[in-house]
Amino acid sequence: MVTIYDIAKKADVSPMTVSRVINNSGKIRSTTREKVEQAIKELGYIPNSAARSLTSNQTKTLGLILTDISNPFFAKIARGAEDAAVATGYRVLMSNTDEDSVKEVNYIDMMISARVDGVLIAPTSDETISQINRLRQHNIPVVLIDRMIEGFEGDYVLGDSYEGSRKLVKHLIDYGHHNIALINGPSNVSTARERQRGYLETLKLNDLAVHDHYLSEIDFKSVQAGSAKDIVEQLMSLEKDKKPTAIFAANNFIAISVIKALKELGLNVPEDISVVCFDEVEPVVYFDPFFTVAAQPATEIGRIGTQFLVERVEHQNINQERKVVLPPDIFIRKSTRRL
Amino acid sequence: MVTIYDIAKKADVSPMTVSRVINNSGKIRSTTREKVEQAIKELGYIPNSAARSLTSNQTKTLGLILTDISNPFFAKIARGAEDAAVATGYRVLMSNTDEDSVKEVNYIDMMISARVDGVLIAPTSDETISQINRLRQHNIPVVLIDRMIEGFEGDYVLGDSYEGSRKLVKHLIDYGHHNIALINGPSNVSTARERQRGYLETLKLNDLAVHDHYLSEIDFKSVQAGSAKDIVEQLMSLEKDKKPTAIFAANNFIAISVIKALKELGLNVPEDISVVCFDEVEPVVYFDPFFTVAAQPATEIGRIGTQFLVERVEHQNINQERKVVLPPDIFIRKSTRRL
DNA sequence: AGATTTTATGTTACCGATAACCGTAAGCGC
DNA sequence: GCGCTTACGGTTATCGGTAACATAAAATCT
Repeated sequence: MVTIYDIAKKADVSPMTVSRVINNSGKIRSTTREKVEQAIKELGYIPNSAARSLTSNQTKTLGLILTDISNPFFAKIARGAEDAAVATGYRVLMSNTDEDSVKEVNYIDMMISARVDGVLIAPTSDETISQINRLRQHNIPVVLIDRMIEGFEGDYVLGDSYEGSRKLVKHLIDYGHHNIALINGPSNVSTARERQRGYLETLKLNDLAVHDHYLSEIDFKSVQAGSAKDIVEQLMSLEKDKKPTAIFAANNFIAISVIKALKELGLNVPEDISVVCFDEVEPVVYFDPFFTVAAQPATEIGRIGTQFLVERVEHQNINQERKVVLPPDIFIRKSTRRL
Repeated sequence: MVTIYDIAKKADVSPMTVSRVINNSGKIRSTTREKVEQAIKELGYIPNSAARSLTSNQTKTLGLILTDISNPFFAKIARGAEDAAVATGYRVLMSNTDEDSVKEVNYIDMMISARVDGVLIAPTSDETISQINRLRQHNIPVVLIDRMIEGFEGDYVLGDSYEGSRKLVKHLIDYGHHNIALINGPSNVSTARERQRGYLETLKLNDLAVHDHYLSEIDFKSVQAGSAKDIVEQLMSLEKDKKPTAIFAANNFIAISVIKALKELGLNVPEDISVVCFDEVEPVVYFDPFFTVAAQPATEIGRIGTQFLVERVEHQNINQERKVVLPPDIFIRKSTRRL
């Protein structure tokens, strides 16, 4: 392993001089600098980050805690985050909690142990606040992405679930739908709460009744499991005038699960029932845009979140909290039809 | 920052004893162990990985170099890799080369600087061999995933591009197609070469002529760019008896780009032309399986690759090279039709 | 009981880089 | 010519762990 000592010996200077050349600090005669740079090139020296971290107390590494990178929405967030990180000289440690708070705790431990300089996290639920506090006890700045936490103080970057939800439901109402069922994510996740709030308020504003049998909750993840099946069956077995003519799925995975369940019941979208959801269904959207969706700017969420995080890392004393809520784009496509 | 010295003072032992308790090494009296564990718990101590790395010369971190995590195929590889990594006590540093060899070099530098214990890489091209050698000069084991490199010695885990290609083309021939165009990835990537080899051999075995105008190359990435447009237009402007009745797109992104281009020409799939490709188009496949594809076991590729890598890192089975080529599943769906 | 081994723990040095401090020679002012 | 500043670069100590060696007390053997 080549170290600054090897370089120092080869260039016939002290290790400190080598360090100064590498970091461009202090005054170095140009002839000395060249000698050192030559030696570095010849020996192919690359600094040892671990050693640097020990003295500098920073790792130039950011932790990225998501629920599942194989969900295209989070993959895009990850991509945006990684791009912004390298652009500012940081590395990214990734992780997948699967919406599981136990896994989340373990990853937080990992991040603390790795001494990451900051953490970008999409929390599994409001309970995550205690883990965030743990990070902060270790002086690790945290920026929330995609999901808010009640009472959290600090920066966050989210999509506007409330507004997106309002527009989606409004669109359905404009299309003549009065019986709209919401299949929501877990209510201990902020995006689910906001989507429900938007749903309820829009119904009220349009003088439509709110029925309990139109409200249900399932997990945000797992397309394959087909977990929406029971709910869909129950909805479709309601009496004729109660039967929903439209379903609002809280995210893309739930929507897919819903369509699958409908198909198994012999029902077609949008002929028999309309479906809307949050988040694009990539990459199909590029050639066959099917779903009427509220598309969130995932890459942006990752990018901006990382920028905020890096700013926090590099200037501990940022006083104002930055709360960015990005509006989703509503795309009206083929999964909804006029009644 | 809580260190072993703080724990040592609190528990009234030496730092070394604390270290031994943490690592479960050496003999410790149970009463001493309890004292130390108590102190660790009370102060919320978590070991500093950087300091550990300095002496142990290992970081418990793996580098994952992919072309683009927002491609679902690579996202799945990443997921499989990360799962296998945590299961064996490693962290994962992720990166996106965008098929760009310059970015790739930078990431290799980053991995060396971070002193990762091993690297899992989907190389951008055969040129990457020099970067792999650089990693090896630094004693960093490398496992290839998804793509092979001519002359590479070591472990790799790939999908069987040749076999998948043969089956895809055979399927088209069985459906009566004789004019099959291949829109391939860059020929300096092994998967592209293997897919072309499978294509050519299958044509020959079935006594079909090979035409140069059916062979073209574009980038594996970028759905949005619509980069296949020119090629598709050229293909569809061939004289009637030369015009292809089927297109073999080398991967899912190219296929999407192809379908988009066809649509813009007013052509429908599969009515006007059949299309097949490599890799699933997720997550649509779960509710509306459209593409006839050769689906590669992406998660498995990531998982097995990581397992091999960890074994190499921990110096087991250093002698034999493991070359795993996983067969793809052929799914015949709606993008192909009998002629 | 004294010698020898074992057990449990402490001491020292070091991993590779760098902050803080120190030293020397050249440059400058009067 | 003397004192002082500036430029350049070396020395030392330290970051938080741990390997290697040292040592004291307890256990075992002769």
